[in-house]
Amino acid sequence: MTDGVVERARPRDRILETARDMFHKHGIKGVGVDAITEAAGTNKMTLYRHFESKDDLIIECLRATASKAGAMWEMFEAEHPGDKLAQLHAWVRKAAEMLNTDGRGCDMANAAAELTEPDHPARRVIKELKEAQRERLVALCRGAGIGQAELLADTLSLLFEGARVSVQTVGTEGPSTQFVRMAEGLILSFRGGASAG
Amino acid sequence: MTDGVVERARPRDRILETARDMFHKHGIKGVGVDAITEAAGTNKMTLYRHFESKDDLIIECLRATASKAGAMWEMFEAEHPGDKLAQLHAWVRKAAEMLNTDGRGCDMANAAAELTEPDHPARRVIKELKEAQRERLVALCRGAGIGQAELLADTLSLLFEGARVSVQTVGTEGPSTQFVRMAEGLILSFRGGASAG
DNA sequence: TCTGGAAGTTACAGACCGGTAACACCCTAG
DNA sequence: CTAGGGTGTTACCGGTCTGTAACTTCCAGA
Repeated sequence: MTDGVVERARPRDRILETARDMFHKHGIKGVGVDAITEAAGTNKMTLYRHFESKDDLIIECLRATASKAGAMWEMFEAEHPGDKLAQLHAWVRKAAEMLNTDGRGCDMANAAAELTEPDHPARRVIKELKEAQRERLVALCRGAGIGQAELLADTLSLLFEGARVSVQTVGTEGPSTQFVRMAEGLILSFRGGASAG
Repeated sequence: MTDGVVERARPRDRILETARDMFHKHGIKGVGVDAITEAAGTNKMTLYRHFESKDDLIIECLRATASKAGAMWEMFEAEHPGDKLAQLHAWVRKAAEMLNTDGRGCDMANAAAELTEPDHPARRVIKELKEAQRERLVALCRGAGIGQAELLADTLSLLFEGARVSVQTVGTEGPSTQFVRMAEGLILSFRGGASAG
């Protein structure tokens, strides 16, 4: 009955959404294509008619995840049109919310941890998507009138990334509890004037 | 001839060291016990005489890694006896060095990304070891006379953790290049007085 | 020299993996 | 009604995985 995936969606979409969910929860190598298709209410042949290989499916899942993240950015803009600083604070709040609601880390970081072959097709995609996300955060910081926009963006990015893996290793009661405090302190400090270093 | 592992070491140690190296490079699920024993110049039966299971081997590898990290801390103390602030700076330098020399992330974080079953025996060990590392960094900050020692320690810890996964996803040219600047700036700021937030 | 334990060897069990072939079905468009 | 594309079903291939059994070899110590 309730698979978590809308039953009337087309097989390809059901497979993509189910795979995304299962990869996220159990890791990429921890999920077989049989398990995905069964959970998606379809079969292996249908999967291979829509995706060249499991690697191809992985890449499409990562793109879909990035696309959803992109939608978040648009939501920030919609909620605070033109106010980049408010959007930056919204980003911090959203990041903190993810830390508390999702015990698993970033899909791309997890995928990079699992897919170790240097020339794995997914690695290229991961790098592209991560770089795009970075540029977006830099643009947000710059738009908010922060002088050392790149440095703040990179610091916030590293803090968030670190908090996600921390949640994955020691849980939500660890260092990640201080994330908002750290991030807001940094933003305030960078707005105030020259940073240290 | 040269296996990277001292040939005259006992089989158990060769297996442990080889497994550590291979898990680190190729991930846990990406390496089979056959490949480990072959690289260690021994065989599967010998592995299973010394380790109950692959999971047991994984746990012993994580403990060994933590033990090596512990030796690093002792080195800081030996090089700067009593001077906790100097040891903290040494920690930053060492962390930066690891970012540049090792493209793979933290073994425990990577293991946590791969071993997703909530009650996997390794998860418990990972949590213990990470908490111990955190306490050590907090003690270092406190010993260095920093007021909000926990907050600084957690911030530095998250930054480093984030930098490691960043190296794994976008490489050494990404946000992690600023790690030393960020860390030193934070230490300076926390030493200066009250932090933001 | 004898002996006992550690280590090596070979073969195998049972399960799972990604991926493919061949064929039956259904539903919609003409 | 019919044709055809998307879908479902079953079976299979070759490979890999963890883990075990049975046996042999080696070597150190008494």
